[in-house]
Amino acid sequence: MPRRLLGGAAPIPAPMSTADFLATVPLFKSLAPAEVAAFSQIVREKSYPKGSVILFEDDPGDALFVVRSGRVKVVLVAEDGREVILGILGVGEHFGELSLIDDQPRSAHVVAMEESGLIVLRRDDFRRRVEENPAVAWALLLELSRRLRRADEKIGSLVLLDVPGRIARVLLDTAAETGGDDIEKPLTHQTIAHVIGASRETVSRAMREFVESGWITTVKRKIRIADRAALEKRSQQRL
Amino acid sequence: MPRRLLGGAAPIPAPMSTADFLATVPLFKSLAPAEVAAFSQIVREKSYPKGSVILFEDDPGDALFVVRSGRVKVVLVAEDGREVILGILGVGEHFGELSLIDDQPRSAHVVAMEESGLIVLRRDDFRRRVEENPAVAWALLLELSRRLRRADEKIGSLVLLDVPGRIARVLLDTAAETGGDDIEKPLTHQTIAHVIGASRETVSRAMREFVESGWITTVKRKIRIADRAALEKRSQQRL
DNA sequence: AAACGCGTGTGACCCCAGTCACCCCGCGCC
DNA sequence: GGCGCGGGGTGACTGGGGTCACACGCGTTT
Repeated sequence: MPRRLLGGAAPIPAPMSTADFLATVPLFKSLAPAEVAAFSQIVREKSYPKGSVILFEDDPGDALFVVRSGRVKVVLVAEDGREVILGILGVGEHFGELSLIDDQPRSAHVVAMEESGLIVLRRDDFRRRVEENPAVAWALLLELSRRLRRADEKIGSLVLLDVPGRIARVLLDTAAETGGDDIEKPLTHQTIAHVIGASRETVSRAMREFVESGWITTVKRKIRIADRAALEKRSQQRL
Repeated sequence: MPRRLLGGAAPIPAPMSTADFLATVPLFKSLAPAEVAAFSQIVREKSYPKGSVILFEDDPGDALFVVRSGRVKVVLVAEDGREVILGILGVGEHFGELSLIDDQPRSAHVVAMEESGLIVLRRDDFRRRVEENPAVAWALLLELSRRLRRADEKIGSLVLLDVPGRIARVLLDTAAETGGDDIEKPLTHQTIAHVIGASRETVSRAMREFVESGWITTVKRKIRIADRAALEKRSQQRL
């Protein structure tokens, strides 16, 4: 019997063809099935072990990546090693499109947080796709808009919120992505710290407070939101 | 003889028709002259006095704005009045496109920093324009990409840089926009503070240091970069 | 079991930068 | 003239949160 990697009640999704998978990602879901099929012939698939760097800042970028399995983080790294996590991308999300659009070098590193499978789409194919199919361009515009809003919110919370407030916000956002009150994937204090621009210790202390106040519960590294209203209030304290 | 509003050596641009002006903004410069002309018939023009709010966060957005004269700031405001400036937009730049793309409410306030003239483009016209002309969609993608990169950089500097480092960076960026070593438009300490998420006093102290070190000079509220290399070094101290 | 690695808990210390309180200056206006 | 107002300068105090140093629990590897 195969080992359950993640444990818990999450159903293991049935294996899916590349074409079927691509049809589910927002960027391509407006395409006709035939187009997606043709498309899936062109792409390559690659697997990256946990911790491996998928792309480096300043690299010239000539590919777009779609996460097929696993999870990756987009990070900025300072000379002294400190890092900021700009985003965490899960299954169905994509990265690397900026370089394909504006021909500028990559603006950050992308690192696999777990063993991850990626679908790789080269620049020429991508551009052709966009030119021939305005719906793809529109989907891209939607996605970039979403990210820009998120980025601006993040700037706001960095400036206007204290560390506990920023944590509350990240917890709510992360739970919102998965729909319920649970945060499915493990989220370590260190990771949260990198996301909100704080130290691991400070996150630790704040999280203990949250647990003691009954706002969240943690079982085996899984965080569950227990008092959404309280967290929401905390995350607006100064915003 | 007309009063020189800005003083200094800047030549006053000759008055320009709306169509000619639109043809110079990146968003539309790929359009054929006839298209631009047709376009300029549809738009409205509005003037906003200094300090007036052009649009409010959470408003449903149904228009795109192009700055024809003056300068506006995009701001997030906390309940207690503290504010963060997400961006400052000058002549030829535009805002409000996000809501037109994703139908979400506006994500920030926009306030006129000076008496400003804006060209207003309503949603339907804009959408039609984008659908009929892929070049406009592509120009939009380019613009959003640029902003996303900027936003990510800003997040990085908020987390990784101290206040003087962030100031150095803003000064360099602002000067870069205008090409030379000068920052044309007046930039008050308070404004810089809002841009980098710091207090006016701290900015004041840091700027004095910069002047004393010979890195910048200030004459009558105009800042000039004197030692670009030093500022660059300072702005990377921790990035 | 011992030896790791990794994630976490917690105390001690300290510094950057926010806040408060005042100051000055130059400018436009009643 | 006097006054308000926006911009800037500076000192004193304070505190949030970073850094350092250790300790603990738990699962995996040898």
